Amino acid sequence: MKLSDTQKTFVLHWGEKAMKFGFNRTLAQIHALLYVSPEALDAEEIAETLQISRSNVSISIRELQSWGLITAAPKMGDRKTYYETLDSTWEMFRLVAIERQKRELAPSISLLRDLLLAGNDDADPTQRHVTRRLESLLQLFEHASTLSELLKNLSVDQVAKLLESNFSLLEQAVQPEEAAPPARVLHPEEN
Amino acid sequence: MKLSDTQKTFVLHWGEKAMKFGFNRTLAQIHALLYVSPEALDAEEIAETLQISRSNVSISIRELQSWGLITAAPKMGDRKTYYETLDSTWEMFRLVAIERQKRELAPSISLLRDLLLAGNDDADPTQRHVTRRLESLLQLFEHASTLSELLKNLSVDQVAKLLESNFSLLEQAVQPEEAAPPARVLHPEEN
DNA sequence: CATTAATTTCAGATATTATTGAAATTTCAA
DNA sequence: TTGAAATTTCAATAATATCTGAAATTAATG
Repeated sequence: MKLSDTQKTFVLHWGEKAMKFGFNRTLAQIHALLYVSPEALDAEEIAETLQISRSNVSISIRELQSWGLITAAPKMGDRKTYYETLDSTWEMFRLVAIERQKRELAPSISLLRDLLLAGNDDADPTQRHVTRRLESLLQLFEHASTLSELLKNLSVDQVAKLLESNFSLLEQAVQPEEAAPPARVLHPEEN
Repeated sequence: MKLSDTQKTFVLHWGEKAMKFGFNRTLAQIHALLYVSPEALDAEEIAETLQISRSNVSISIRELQSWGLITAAPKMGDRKTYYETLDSTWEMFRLVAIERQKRELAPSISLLRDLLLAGNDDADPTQRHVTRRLESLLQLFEHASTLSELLKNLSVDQVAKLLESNFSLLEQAVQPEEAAPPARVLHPEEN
């Protein structure tokens, strides 16, 4: 596939950006390529376009699928598997957030709980300090986990609505003493 | 500094966890060490405790300071610089979020805007597709940026309030048709 | 079935990133 | 000032993560 300058720049940028957040560069480039491609692509074409090995594509595709970020899109009368991304950026964000909660946050919460259960020597002042700080961290993580849980049950439309309201509700929430503006009317629509 | 098992486990875990989010392992271990240390530590002691070189500590400390995650805590009659972390996990989170917006999100937004300005060839259907998708991504990023801007102006107490409300306001916001529960009373308390 | 296309696996090679040690620089007490 | 302590710099090295090619496996076709 011949990429336009815009496509090329975006694919490279997305690869670099994803790295900063702990993703593999090639993985992200594949995702970006599929995102800016009007058609679903097969593994061979991905490899050629990005100039990477076929095996790298195979591994990366599996990983992307494990995040739910790409899906196989079979074509009639074609043995090859074609892949495409989600269209909705909100859904993409939601998937990553939920998956990170499952893969990273939950294990940390579990570990912190274990550590706090094991170390309850009230006599040792250092231990008391450690306990206090780990409790504080656990609390933050549990809040994040709650947020993720909430996200899990939010439809794309609902997330969109929240985003489009520019979080004015949050602003209200933390500035309760100001004269309350009229309640924003939300238009829930099913998808 | 001799670490307890709890401290040791936490420091190692924090290092691994941070890596998954694009941070350097040692950087995070230093941060974790300071977080569970009852006293501010000097660079030499950090190096010994974590068994890493003095120069590595120096580099990592500078980076941690650039995020605002640790501060120098000078001691009277001592030439060495001692370092300590923030106590508030919320403040830590806020700093990281704001810094990431500045370092990662803003440049991406800028790039996407440039790409969208440059590529406005309505005749080319591929270009139209790319434009549509990049616009959608830009929108998401701009929302995230707005959220970060909001966060910038939120005090630790306000963030705490939001977190402690378990985001019930968000839940209300996206489910307006249910009978509204009585407004949650927030208890702002100093620590 | 046998054949070929498509995909996956994985040990070894490569590239990237992190770390070190030695030297340079800075800081500060005397 | 001076010099010793503390810190930083950076080129060389080590550790880590990523990628590849060849071989194995799986799936589809006639």
